[in-house]
Amino acid sequence: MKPKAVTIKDVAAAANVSRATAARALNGYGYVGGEAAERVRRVARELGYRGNRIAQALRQGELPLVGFIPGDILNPFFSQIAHDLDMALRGSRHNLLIAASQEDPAQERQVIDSLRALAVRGLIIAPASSDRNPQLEEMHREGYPMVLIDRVPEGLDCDQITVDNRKGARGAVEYLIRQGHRRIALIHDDSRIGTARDRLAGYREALEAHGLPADESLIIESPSTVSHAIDATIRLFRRQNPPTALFTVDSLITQGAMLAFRSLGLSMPHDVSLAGFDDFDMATFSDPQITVVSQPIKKIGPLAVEMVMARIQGSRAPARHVQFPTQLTIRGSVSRPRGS
Amino acid sequence: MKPKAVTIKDVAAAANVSRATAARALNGYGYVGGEAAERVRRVARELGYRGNRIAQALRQGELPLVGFIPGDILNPFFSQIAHDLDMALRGSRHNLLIAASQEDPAQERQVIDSLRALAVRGLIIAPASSDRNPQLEEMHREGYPMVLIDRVPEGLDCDQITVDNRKGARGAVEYLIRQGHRRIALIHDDSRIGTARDRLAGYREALEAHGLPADESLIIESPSTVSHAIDATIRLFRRQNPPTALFTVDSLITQGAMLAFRSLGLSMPHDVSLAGFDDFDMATFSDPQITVVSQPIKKIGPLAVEMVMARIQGSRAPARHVQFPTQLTIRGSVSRPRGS
DNA sequence: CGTCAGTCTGAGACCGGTCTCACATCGGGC
DNA sequence: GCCCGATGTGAGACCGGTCTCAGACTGACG
Repeated sequence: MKPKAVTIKDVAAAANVSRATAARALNGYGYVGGEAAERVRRVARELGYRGNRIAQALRQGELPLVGFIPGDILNPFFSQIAHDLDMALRGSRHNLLIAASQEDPAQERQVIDSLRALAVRGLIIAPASSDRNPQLEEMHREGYPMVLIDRVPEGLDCDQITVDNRKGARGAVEYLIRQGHRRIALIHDDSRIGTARDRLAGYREALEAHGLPADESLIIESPSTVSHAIDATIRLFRRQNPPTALFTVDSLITQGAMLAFRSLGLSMPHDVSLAGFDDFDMATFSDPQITVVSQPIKKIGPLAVEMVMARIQGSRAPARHVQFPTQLTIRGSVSRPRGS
Repeated sequence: MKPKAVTIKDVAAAANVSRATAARALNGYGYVGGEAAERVRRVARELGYRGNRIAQALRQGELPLVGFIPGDILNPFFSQIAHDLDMALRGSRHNLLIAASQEDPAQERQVIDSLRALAVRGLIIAPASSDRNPQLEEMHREGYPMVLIDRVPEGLDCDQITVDNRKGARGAVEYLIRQGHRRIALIHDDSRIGTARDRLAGYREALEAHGLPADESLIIESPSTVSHAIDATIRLFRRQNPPTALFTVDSLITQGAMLAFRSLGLSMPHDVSLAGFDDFDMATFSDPQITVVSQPIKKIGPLAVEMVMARIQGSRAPARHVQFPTQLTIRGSVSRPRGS
């Protein structure tokens, strides 16, 4: 019931010095006699003294904690980032507190409050919504260390790491066009999240740049889950005069499309071509492997830590906006359309 | 630079009461005059008072934090559990601190120390090794709230949640035997981790129970990565007289085997049958889908939280050992061997 | 030998809360 | 009118550290 932790007072008493001296010996600052210091350290070891970061934090202001608020850790994108953050923070002797927003702005608000009450030194957030966010705006105004990743709410000029979604999508769609496709469908989710929006914009740009009519009936909205994507794909390809290629805006939708093609008996890339945004493991396990727009995901975590630590250390530099380019990873799921 | 947080002293002064009264009003304990309480609450709201959990924690002992030490968050098994822990802890108003051990006992030790220094109230650990672990043993002796998941070091009798690896593996191998297979290979990793060991034991048991000779040349050791597993599988099936079926002890190895079969031109289940331990997304995306031994993974997180919270609340009940049964999920990757 | 800088040390304030205790006030019952 | 319990309040201890300050001691230098 009582782990009765060893306090510095115990150590000091056992070593026959004052708390102040014990603290000096243990933390190595100020003047301490060599012999006394030695004695204190030995006693501390014997007693199994293990400092109390809470007390330290109270005095010094904050705990060596950084919070991470992903949409959902289950998403491999975020678990990769969580992993990288964990690793990178260890280098700065900080720990990582993770609390998912479940892509729900209300929950996000609450989670942010609860992390701030813990006096977390900084926050790395993937905002659940791209609407204006007064809470984040105020934190930014206060100079609270925070870094936005993946998505950015409107009107918030703080450190951020994003990816060029528009250009990435445009590149993929142009690639399809260059392969000869003219009827290219798109499945996207209507989330509040800006990334999907930008990817849709890139799609439209590509069509326009090549003088192709944007056939709105080829643009389908579907929740970002595998099963919804299956339904959407099936509806799309059961029509008469179906598209010859499909672009999907995230990996879950891409997976849904793959399954739908299989159940429709359409084989890639012979009957239909597929390109998706976001690389994912399965994309290389399927046959054929899937052509995707990939993000430099492994760079995001380390960079986010670097940014947030700089703020924690007091940097007042203007907000950094890093936008990574994407890369089109060409695999086997795209070919020229039949009969062209 | 200075967020100059509002303290209870500020609130008390502004409301013209003592700190004690302010605290009583804000936390609703003891006697407080209705009018005074009202005033304090209003002032607190106006000033944007936001308690300081660190100070509270110092007085009361601990922060509302629970630590989770997985082998590696990138592993979908652990990210599922992390997600479930996060959700479940929210119900108990606790936050989740995640620090991976990278499956390295030294790192694990260090991570445990650093979490304990943060006065985390309890720990949920997937130990990196099944060797005796003096550190965990001592914590257990002290009555520190902790729950072991997935793996258990020798000689540590504390709350734990595992899966019946032996029986699960045995069931899968017996299923292969019942389908008529006689030459069944196994690929496992030699990790310090007990789970792989138990699965190997289950394999041997199954063979023995059916009077099949254990051909040691069919038991291959390979690090648990996709690429090593590919090599191991290729070596195994390039022999003359190759096995007719393969059992793999974890999902990474299973994936390696799938890829190896593809590159060897062996088609499942016609040329070779495959069963693996652990379900994983790709198992249902491949063609054919893979027969696996699946764990009730979604039950682990919530149960772990229930257990650790019970300890945190002071339960001195004897250690609970929960062992979930596994389930053989039969899909399309197994058939009768050719020519039988 | 006095002085002074350089060492070492302990007392005690402080961080921001919680909580115990003693005191003041009030109304009701006798 | 007095006594008593119930209420409301503030002073101050306390949690476990950190850190400032002043005092004691040392040795070297003039």
